[in-house]
Amino acid sequence: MSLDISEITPYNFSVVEKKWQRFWLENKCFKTSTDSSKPKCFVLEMFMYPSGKVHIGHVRNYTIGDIIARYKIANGFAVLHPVGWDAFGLPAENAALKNKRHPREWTYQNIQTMKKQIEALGFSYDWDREFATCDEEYYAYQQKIFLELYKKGLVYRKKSEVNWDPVDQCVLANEQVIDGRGWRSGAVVEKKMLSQWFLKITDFAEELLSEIDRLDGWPEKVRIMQKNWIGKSEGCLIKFKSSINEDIEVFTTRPDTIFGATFVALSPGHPISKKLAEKDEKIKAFLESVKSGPTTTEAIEKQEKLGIDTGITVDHPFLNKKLPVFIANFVLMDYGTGAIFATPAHDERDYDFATKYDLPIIRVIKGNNGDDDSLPFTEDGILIDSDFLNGLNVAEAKKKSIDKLCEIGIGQRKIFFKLRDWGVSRQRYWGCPIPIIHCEKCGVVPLPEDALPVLLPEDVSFDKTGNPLDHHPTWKNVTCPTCRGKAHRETDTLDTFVDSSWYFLKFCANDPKNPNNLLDKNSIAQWMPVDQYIGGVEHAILHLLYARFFTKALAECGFTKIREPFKNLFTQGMVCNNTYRLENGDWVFPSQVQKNDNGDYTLIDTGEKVIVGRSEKMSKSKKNVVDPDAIVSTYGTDALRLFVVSDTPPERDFPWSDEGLEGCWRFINRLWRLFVFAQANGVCAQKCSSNETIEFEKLQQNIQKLYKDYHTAVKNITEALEDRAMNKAVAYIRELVNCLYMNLDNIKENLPVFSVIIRDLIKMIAPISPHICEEAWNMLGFNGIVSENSWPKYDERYTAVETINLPIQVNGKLRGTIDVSIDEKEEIIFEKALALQTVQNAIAGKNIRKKVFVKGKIINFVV
RNA sequence: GCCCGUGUGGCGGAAUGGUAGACGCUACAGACUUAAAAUCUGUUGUCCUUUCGGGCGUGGGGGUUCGAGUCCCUCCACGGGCACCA
Repeated sequence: MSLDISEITPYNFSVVEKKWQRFWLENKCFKTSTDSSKPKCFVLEMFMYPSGKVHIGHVRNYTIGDIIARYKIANGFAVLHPVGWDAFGLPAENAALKNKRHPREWTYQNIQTMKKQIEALGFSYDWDREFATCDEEYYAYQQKIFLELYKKGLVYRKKSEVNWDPVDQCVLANEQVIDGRGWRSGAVVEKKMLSQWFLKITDFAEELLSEIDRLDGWPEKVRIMQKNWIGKSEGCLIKFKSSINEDIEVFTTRPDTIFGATFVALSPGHPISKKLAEKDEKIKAFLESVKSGPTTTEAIEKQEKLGIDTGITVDHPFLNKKLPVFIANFVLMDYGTGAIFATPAHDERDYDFATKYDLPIIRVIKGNNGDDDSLPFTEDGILIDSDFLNGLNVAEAKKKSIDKLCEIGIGQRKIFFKLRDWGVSRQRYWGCPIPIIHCEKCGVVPLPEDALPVLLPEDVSFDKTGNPLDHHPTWKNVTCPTCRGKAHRETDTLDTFVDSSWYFLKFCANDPKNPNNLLDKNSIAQWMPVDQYIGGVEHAILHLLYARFFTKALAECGFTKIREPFKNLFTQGMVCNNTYRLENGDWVFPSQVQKNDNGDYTLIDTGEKVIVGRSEKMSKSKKNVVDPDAIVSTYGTDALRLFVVSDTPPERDFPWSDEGLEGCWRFINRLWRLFVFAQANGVCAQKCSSNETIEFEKLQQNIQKLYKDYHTAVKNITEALEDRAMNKAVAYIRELVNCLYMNLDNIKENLPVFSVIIRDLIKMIAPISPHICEEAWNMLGFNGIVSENSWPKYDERYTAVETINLPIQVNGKLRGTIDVSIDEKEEIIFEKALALQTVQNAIAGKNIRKKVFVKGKIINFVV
């Protein structure tokens, strides 16, 4: 051997990676292909918030996307793979406050920093399409869209109780309130009445729900979450005649249980409740006591059911009987009508309440399977003691009862959704200004197109709390575009979820620098929908639902024709790491901890005892983060990219391990040694004119096997990547590399075979670890760059199995194997199988009752 | 409480109803080296056995099947989502 493989100098990743990153960038290798003969593929990772630094979760997310994009390019697709920044939002203002820096400056500087980091990871982005949502062109266009939505009646303003974050001085969407606390500040959220802008997402509730069934490229989990969030319930409204001169209307999905109704309950917020409170001190006191009730989810859950009898009664619609009316804390005002009728026998909440206040419980449904007499009974069954409903099942009874209620004029079929309209007003500076004027005379006036855009003022102060736009000295003072009278601007800005609801459409623009045509119909028709969207499951509801809605709303306004933005969705798991803390509870960095021989963990510096926590999502506060920059400079991007998709399926949480990363670094070097060794022994482009020239029959047996293993590897790797199972693809790549190492002694006599295999090996690793592949491709004299090359094909002649190591079982237990040709006759196989000593031992003295033979799979003797 | 997901060696994980543990990490051994590192090559579920072999093994229990990690029933544990939505 001319070169000892162990003598090859380590791979110089830092030089190689920089070289090819520069090459790709300078030659615009990943500029979006406009070749219309190719099928299109839009690969999109959820864009980044420019918080300041790229973290390892980003690396995994974008690596998965990049592998898909590069794989699709190799498979002949015209790939759109853009990158951008979700750049508006609160942290920029917080930073402004803290560091006395302008949000714009802070944001763009972060983008610059993070862009450098992203570039160092070697992703195949079309940088020409990069933009940030805080770019003037982008939010200016968003204002145009807002006004179109306004014209269409999809925007309205109403006074509403909002979630007020007293720390951030900001309105929060329902979804931004977690356990009664602001999602960012963690402060207990208060209620406040404010005039707010809303988008009519509820107009699309039915479509948003029904289309979910067709999103079969989405994880089932996300689809269910969205369905639950939209929360459709079908039922009916029923008007009860009451002892006061006002009917009480309730909503129910269980009209079938009407004969079991024993009381009616109003929400504390119900108008009748409020009216009663004016005259009745006890009721007033009750409402007060309920109001100051707990706000956290946990507390609500455990909250006792409380109520007060109003003295009012209502008439049962079918029975000559009066039902008492209560005010009850468990009845929500903002769902249905804020009033219910209660059937304690068949509803848990009603049951709890009835038991507590000693109200009658009347069973009207008998269980299907016999004598289950426990209450409350909420399953399907047969109606009893219910007049015209007797003998029906629940579904039939629902229908018939509604028919009857409608017939006698007190009922009405009705569908309610949990989904609420989307409040988009934010009392904040760093967001898209809402293009509306408030005129003393004309009221709300949308800005005419020629008055757009409304740009954010530069000179703002963040000294005071609240909205800087509101206390800017001049910005909001304008004349009314209609009457020229005194007016002021809307000072609210849009929720940043609006920005992220159409950015994927802007990415489509084939003329990305044209500020007038951000939503280019032709480009959108060409690229949408997104073929593969990749992001965290934390956006399963909010972002994805808003983006779906927005897409539909834009279609209604004639901007586009598509109604669903994301054909396939992939949600990657979080990157987790071990956590360590001291006995006083302080978190410590994993790098500060050492494991001692006795199995204890201690602080390296002080020897202090350390408690090992469980593996949790990496976060700064728990100090279990790793720094991508440090890893890239120690091991290189290729090793990091390989590691984040190795071992663990991408949809699952990824357990970080330094040893695993080092293993990937070793593998990168193992590859490098293979390439260098191969080149030194004559492997090169010229030796592999094409696969077909290889005369398989003339190869030595072990090289035939290698050649077949290679074809099988191509098949396996391709199928794994089609399934987005990068972990499996990596395993098969490693197997192929191991096969090559086994046969290195024969390299010189088999240069065409080795050249072909190594060429395709490079192609197949390239989507995952592109830099080393580009270098090897170049080194071995192949044309062009591997990133623009085609994906290898396998030949079924060589993946077909001819001989097999057939397992032989006796009574389902493995007793041995025999090597036979796949087409060997059954009798001969049985003969050989029976000849095995282990089989003989197992069947000794017993009768063979049955012989099972599955071709190519198994032999089983039943004795 | 309801809905969804997951459970396989010391660890991450493979496995169209057909040889469980591919591939990797860890650990151990051999080769190379004055030595170490690196590298290359092995071994590495567990128990019994000197070997040959064999017993037990995919959260627990049951079932279907010639054959179950895989299908069915049931229970348990962990993770996630929703949560008084009538």
